[in-house]
Amino acid sequence: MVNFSAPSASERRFMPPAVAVSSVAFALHPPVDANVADPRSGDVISTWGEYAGREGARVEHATTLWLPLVRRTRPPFDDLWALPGGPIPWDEDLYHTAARTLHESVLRSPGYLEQLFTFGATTRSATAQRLVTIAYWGLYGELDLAVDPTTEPSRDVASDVATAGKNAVTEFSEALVASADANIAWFSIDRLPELAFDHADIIDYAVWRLRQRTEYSMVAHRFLSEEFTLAQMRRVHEAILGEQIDPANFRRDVLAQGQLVDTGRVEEGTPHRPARLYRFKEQPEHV
Amino acid sequence: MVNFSAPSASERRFMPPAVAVSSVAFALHPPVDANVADPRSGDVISTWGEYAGREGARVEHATTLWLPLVRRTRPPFDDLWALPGGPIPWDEDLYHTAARTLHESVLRSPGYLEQLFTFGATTRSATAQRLVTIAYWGLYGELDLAVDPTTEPSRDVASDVATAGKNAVTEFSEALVASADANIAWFSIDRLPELAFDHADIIDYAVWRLRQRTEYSMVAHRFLSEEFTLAQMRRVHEAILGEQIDPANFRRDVLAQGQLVDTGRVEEGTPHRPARLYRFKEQPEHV
DNA sequence: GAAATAGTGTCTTTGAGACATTATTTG
DNA sequence: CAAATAATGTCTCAAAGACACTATTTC
Repeated sequence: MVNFSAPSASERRFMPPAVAVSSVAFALHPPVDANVADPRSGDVISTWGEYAGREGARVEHATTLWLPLVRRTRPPFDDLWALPGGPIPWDEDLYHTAARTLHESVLRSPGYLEQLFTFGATTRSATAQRLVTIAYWGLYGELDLAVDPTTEPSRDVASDVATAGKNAVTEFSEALVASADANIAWFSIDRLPELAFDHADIIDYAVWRLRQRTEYSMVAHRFLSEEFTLAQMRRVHEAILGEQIDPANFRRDVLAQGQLVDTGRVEEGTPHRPARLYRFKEQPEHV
Repeated sequence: MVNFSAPSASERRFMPPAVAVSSVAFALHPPVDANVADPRSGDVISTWGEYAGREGARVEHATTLWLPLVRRTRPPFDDLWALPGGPIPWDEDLYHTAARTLHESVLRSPGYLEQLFTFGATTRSATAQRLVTIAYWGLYGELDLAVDPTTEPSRDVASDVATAGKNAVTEFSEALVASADANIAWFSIDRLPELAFDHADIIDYAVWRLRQRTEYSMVAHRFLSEEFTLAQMRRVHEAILGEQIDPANFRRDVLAQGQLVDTGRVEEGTPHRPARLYRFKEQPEHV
């Protein structure tokens, strides 16, 4: 077999670049059993279930977005946080690699995933093999976060991946991190830790793109459950855009799009007039 | 040195994917000395200078866009046309690889170049090594096309590139094609030949993205010379969008953007009232 | 009925498409 | 003056921001 490990300096320049995928996966809040970083100190403090219960935080009033990060356990950037991801197996499509590595870290599959940009500057990591990263951005909706955490990864190629990863890509450990790990935690995008590589730039760009998409398309509903009120949908837009929206105009505009269907049902248990529940029209599959 | 050539089937699955760049480079018309394909038959017939002289074609009345292609001279897809591009040298940024390989094929540098999408489906080329292509799209303006064709490639790494390319990427010959070659020709986007790999899809996506950009930003001026009339600029928009635009409304909208500066001069030699000449305000550099 | 939020209606501003009209040049 | 295109002005319609007002529920 070809030997890729420990290339000498003179060999390195003839090696093709290593290719990996990294994902910025947004959610309105972490899964209940996930580790979270304290929005104030930045330290990983407890699971979201405990934290949210203690602080009285509610999805209803979500005002920021969260994303999962993985702590590196080897150089370079040892001990810093990085985006979930990993190398590309030789027989796996890019989209699928992004989805699979996210699942391996978060133990859940995102409801939406789209290619963001390919980062390949030679200055990204001066210490080792040239690294090209194809970045994806995705969304975890309420239903995605609720998926049973005991679910196994869907593909049966775990050994292939580990082998290819260990041999071909020396800088990436994300795919190799064990499940349900203290080295995986969720952070508010308003309070991110120091990040490995140029992952801070990748996250900035992903946030910008999410805002773009929110303004001229209908992706925001993917944060919500199957059925939702217009007020819930409006709060998602407000969290993404970071500003308040007029409820009446939001209603008029979003209904004029013709993408929402009135289920005929209404929410229950409110201390006031209950709102109608809507659902989204079926969409063609993404590419 | 590590041996990448002629991998066996069992070795291939452990090799990292080959990484290459391909570019879709639009222009209002080919350079005068470039080979062109007949818009009717699709055969390469002559240089643009001869063709345009014979047919009386004029930039003023451009109604379609053109792009350069390279004929492959080896399997797979031997003899089909493909996008200009090549493998990524270990020490070169992605953007620069796209710009350099374009220059090597077209002997000119585009005035604008932007990343499009990364194509990495495993089905793109079933016959050989896994190939990930980072596609760029770019624009050649009038000034870019006029550059002296004797200009040398700007970087002094030709031997590096050839070596890395021959060893690491078995499917790509674009970077190795000699200059001013019968295997390089320009095609109207309305009459493209049969294309290698999935390059037809890449071109479709690039055209779509160019139209998007044209509608909500100001890239179209990059097709023009330093100074230009509003009518010339309008014809560029019409060629890109494929439909006519009201001259009065176009004037109002484009001037309201505040990106154009009246030079105070007017065009000369017209058989009617001469139009004012405008130029573009300085823009921050692209990334 | 008070409180709270859902939901409706309307006034106004803005931007863009359609198109009539005036201006300036050559021959 | 005729022909051709540049440049300006105006009418209309549609989308969106601001905001007043009505409706329905719990307590």
